[in-house]
Amino acid sequence: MDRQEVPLGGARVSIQDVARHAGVSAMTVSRALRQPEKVSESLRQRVAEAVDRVGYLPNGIAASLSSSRSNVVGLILPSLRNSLFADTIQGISDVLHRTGHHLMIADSGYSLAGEEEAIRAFLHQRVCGLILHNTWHTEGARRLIAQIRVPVVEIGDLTPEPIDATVSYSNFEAARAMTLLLARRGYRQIGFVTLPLADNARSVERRRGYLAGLAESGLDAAPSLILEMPGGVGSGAEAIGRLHAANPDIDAVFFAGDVLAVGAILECQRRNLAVPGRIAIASFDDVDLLSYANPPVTTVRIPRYDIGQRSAEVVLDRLSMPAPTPARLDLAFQIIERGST
Amino acid sequence: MDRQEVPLGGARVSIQDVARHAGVSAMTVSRALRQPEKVSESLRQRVAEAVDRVGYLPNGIAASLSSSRSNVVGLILPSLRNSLFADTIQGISDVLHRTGHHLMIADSGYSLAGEEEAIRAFLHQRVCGLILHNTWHTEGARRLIAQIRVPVVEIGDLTPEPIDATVSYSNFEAARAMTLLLARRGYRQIGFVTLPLADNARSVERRRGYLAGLAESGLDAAPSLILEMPGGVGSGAEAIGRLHAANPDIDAVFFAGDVLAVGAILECQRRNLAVPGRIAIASFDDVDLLSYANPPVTTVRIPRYDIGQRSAEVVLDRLSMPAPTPARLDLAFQIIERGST
DNA sequence: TTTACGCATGTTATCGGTATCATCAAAGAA
DNA sequence: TTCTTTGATGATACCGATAACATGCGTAAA
Repeated sequence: MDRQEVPLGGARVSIQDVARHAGVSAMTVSRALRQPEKVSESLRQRVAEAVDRVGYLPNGIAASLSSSRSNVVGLILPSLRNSLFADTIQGISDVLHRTGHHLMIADSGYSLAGEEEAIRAFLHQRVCGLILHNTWHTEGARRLIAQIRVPVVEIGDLTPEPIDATVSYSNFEAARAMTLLLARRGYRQIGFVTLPLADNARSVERRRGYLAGLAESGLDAAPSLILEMPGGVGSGAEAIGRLHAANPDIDAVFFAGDVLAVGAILECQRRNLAVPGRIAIASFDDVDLLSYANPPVTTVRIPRYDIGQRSAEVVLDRLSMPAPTPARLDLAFQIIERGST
Repeated sequence: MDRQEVPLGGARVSIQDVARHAGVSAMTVSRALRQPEKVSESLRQRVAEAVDRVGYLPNGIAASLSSSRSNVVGLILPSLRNSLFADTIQGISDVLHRTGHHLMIADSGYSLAGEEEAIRAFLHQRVCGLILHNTWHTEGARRLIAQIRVPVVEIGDLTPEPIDATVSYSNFEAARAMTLLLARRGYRQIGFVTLPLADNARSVERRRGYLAGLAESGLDAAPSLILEMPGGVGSGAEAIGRLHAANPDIDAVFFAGDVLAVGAILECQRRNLAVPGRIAIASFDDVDLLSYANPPVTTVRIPRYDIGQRSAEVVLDRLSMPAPTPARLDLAFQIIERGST
């Protein structure tokens, strides 16, 4: 759809107009606004008056072009719909706005190709930094990033070899720890429900962690214990049904994502399966709902807000002093034991 | 914190470089990329080759400045943390990216002053359109918007007099309809739990709708039946306790937002209050969780994704043909009756 | 054959700021 | 008093693209 767009509306007031009104040069206006200490008190005032008399709004686009400096950070998530990302977005936004930066958001639609497209679009807009949720990328995406030297922080998993930096937790360790916990508690048939694995390092790492935990505990990883499901409350409910049918003696299920576990708890209530008496339930991601469920659900708590904050900080830091060495910042997960196990 | 930022990294390749490599003028490169049909087949190819030989990424900032045209839309929400907005964001994003536009997001922190600040920041960045969740604004915000003539769509409530356009549903009518439904079902003491009212037109409209519904049903609006609570599952649980204590005969509660109702359901289970036998529960916002609760919860379904899509479309439409008349697009809500009433 | 017109391409100015260097006055040093 | 230094301000070029107009060529119309 080709749209004939109209030019940007108002803001017809340029720095020149302010300069004229204040009887100074444009350069002085620019200084008065950005480096007030370099301008005499009297001029600073004259400029300030002129600015709001004419209603001047600096043009950030022109400033960016002229200074080859942008103040927009791009964030790419698998999806915007998933509420899990909300905390992270807020963390990023809080840090960025504090320093006058802006946040652009795009989603990859859970596909690597989508991510590459989004990266290209952001680089086209000359973002000054990128925060990527993915840790897997297409060759093209890597090429693009290598070409434009801009800080990049990957936040979906504490990847061993980040492009530039990573701020996250280890999905592998988290899943492993939870599995070990279940095994230690005596559960012997521990089911595992994963979100889609395709193009998703996080899901794959969590499954790896689950398998490692089982192996270390001397337990069997029967294929029938593992289920791949889409996200959502409904999936959790369905998963319980399927796992139970395929493994009559199953005594625990570890839901590796989303609100699956909530659906599972509700389904167990419906089926009159005592939790944890008949079957234990554990979750990933501490949706606050989990602590209010009956029983409250044991889960991995992920420092989502912190990840947002710290990743934005890392971007800003790298803007001021480009670091040659990849950085890995491990914001540890935490296991919250509650009644469901 | 004053940071000494470094200039934008790579992209050292300008349109001039491409032009040189292709042996044409910069203008021809520009045309070949934006209006291929105006350039001869042979040159188009030469340019295309040069582009990827030198790894050219057009500079959108320069393009914007030069053409006085931006392709970034700004979205301001009360909070980014609230998962309710996720669907709307996705709707907006889907439409914008389809046409090569970008999305910038900021939050007002539930304050009108915060909104004004965010608006100013966006106008500074020369967004080509604004989508505001609020329908109340500071004087300053209105002045800013009036000055920069840019499409503005308000989406939080179907406000009677939008600044420019509104795409939403009527919070008043929705709350009224739900209240009437409860009254028709025979409930006589209908409690109402609202989110904070300060600076929040939506909350105020919903309460107004509730009161209107009660009045039309000939019911009493005892102050003890109305509770103002922060959002969150815990609040819903607490609200049940307090309403029940203050009104022993209360037979229904209408939760006007968020996941409050889920908390309420869980609390009723805990207290052994039969739903809806002893007390009916109704909600606003169709979190998918509500349909999986025991019992599933009656609620107002809001077309959140549609609101996102349509509002973005309205922005784009107004960019191509500035409409002088305010537009109101009513995307109707829907009442979903389930077991909880 | 001549005039005109259309199409493909190039030239120049411009968008609205900022970097850089030049300028100049006042203050301090010799 | 004269030279140097320092701080405040201005002039100019430039960031990287696009708008608007100019050019030159080929073909159709007169």
